[in-house]
Amino acid sequence: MATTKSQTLSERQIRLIGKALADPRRHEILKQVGASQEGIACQDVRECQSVTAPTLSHHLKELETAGLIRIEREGRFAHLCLQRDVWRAYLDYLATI
Amino acid sequence: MATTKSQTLSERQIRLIGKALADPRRHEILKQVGASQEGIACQDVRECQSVTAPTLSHHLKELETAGLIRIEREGRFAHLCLQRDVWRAYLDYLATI
DNA sequence: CCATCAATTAGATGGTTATCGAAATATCGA
DNA sequence: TCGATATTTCGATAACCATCTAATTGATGG
Repeated sequence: MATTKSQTLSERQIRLIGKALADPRRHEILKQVGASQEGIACQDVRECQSVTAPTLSHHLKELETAGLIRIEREGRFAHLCLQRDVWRAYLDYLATI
Repeated sequence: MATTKSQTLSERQIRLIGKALADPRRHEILKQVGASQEGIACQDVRECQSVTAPTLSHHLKELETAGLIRIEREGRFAHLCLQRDVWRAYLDYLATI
């Protein structure tokens, strides 16, 4: 099946996601990652976002900690995917306001 | 009619909304304001959120600047309403990721 | 091995912001 | 007019955070 199940977010995770989205650069990164179903290479993000590697690494960690992306490390490279179930759950949560 | 039209948010407003939501206290305030269709008195918010008046005033201004709430001042009192069209537009925007 | 390259970690810095107390403003009732 | 009350403004402070450079880790190919 193509769809993933929805899930419930902890208060902590909701807080982390909110903070993660607050930074425009992270928001951009998330959009870029989410634009591809298969995910995207870390390098590709770096090319599009004029930012140093350490800064990018920092932002990716924030997004990962919030549960918004998954980082798969393969050798020297990192591959990023949007965690669509978490994203959907967050949208569902916001919609209840 | 009960519904309000949807609208397009500027990049600036999206950034402001993201920042506004990042603070847990503001998020709570927004939920409380949104819980009532007619809105809520500023005092009522203050009773539920253990926060000083200046801090609350600061947060309300942030939410207002982001366009998420409207503040109607009546004499000594302030009445708050969620701007549901803006909120909906923001959700719509996030959903496009 | 060794050089190279992708990514991370460490440490520093400048800017932002949540918070408070004190003071100001504004409104209402007596 | 006077006192009380609701909210805002001001000024200060401490914590947080995005960003950088330099150094480190870890993997790959020659």
